[in-house]
Amino acid sequence: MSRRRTQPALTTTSFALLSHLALRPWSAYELAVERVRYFRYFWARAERGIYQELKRLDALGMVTAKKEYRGRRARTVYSITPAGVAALRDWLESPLAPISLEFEALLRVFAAPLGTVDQLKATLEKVRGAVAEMTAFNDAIVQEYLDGSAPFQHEAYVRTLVVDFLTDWMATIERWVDRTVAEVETWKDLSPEGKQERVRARLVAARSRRD
Amino acid sequence: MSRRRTQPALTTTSFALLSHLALRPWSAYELAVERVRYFRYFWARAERGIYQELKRLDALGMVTAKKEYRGRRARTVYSITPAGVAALRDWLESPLAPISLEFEALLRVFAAPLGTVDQLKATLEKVRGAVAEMTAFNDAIVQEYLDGSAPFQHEAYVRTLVVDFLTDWMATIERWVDRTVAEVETWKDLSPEGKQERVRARLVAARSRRD
DNA sequence: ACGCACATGTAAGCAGTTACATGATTTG
DNA sequence: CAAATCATGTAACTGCTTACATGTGCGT
Repeated sequence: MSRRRTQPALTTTSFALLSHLALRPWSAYELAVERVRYFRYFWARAERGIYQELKRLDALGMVTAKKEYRGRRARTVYSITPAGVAALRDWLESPLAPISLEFEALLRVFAAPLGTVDQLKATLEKVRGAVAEMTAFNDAIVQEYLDGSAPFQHEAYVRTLVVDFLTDWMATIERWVDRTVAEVETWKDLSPEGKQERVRARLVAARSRRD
Repeated sequence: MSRRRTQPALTTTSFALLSHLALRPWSAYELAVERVRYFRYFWARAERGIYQELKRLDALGMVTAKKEYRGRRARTVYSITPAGVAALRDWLESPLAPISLEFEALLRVFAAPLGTVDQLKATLEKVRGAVAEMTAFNDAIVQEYLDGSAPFQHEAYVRTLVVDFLTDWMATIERWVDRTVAEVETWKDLSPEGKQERVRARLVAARSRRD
């Protein structure tokens, strides 16, 4: 007799999948690819996990699975059930998960005085590279919507609200890297001497950038 | 005989703790509070987990624990070891974890056409509230640095680089909410009609905001 | 006397990742 | 005929959260 009830509740990841399935049936493979494409920058999950999650949704009656064949290659096509649609609608009213950011480079800036100026610069350059990749990806999406060639173009009126955010978000990181590299370029070492004077200007500038 | 070697490697969370311990000894409680204060917006972890992580760092020889008493109330004070410092320095050169954002509201925007305009507005208002809290917290930190009253003021020259990012990041979310609420206010329902025309303008504006 | 801040821990569980595993079809 | 892409799954593990649990000391 177990003291805990194991409520196999749906997670936000479940709803991410269900919101795709609400538009049309998808194979697990298609979803893995598409989900990576659309959600990688604000709800990233490993491709592999999607197969498990879909089986779980099937077991919970949120989707139905159907094996299809192309030649002798099988694929499992999932469709949303009325229960799945109902769950999705309920989710739209449920409490919102807190915004969560994991940005290891900021942690390294904190610890930077233990290392070298070159290490700090290298960290910043890695961020620059990562953002460049993100931006290239995002720009391609923007272009698709401008061309009218994006999948689900009829959903563009809501989806571009997301693209709008992402464009700004990436630019925010990029600009921070630029400012910070410019500052660190003037440093010969990581001692506080001669560096504390700029603190006030930096904070005031950040504040005024906001207004 | 197990086939896997369980390498109890240090995680980024370990280094977050070690980077505080590199400055001075801390009690577990102090760290729980301080870490929440400083890292909550770019490397959030549950307070409770810090006690476990510190024990693990102790077992790995990265820190030493010492029981102290104030009256009969005990507290465990942790100090970093030379091995801990060495590990921290190595980390500064190791590969950087990818930037990871979890922003459920964007997922709900994707799924918005299944629900109502009011639900979408409510979601955006929740984000606005969350950002207001973040901003208030951040503003207090900024003020401390300006007053010179922040803990570890001598580290301000690096720490304010982080504060600089955070200020911009929060403003980015806020401005997106403002833009998006303004758009959604003009909507009577969630059909695509009459809404697709603004897509191009939105994408072009986002692009030009960046340059 | 009560409530808040100080102070610490454990056990169970879970969401998600990673490594391992297999095979079919298309394209160059 | 090799490589890329299509296509799917499982077992083990792990980092972290949550619920549960237990006190002390101080201020009002």
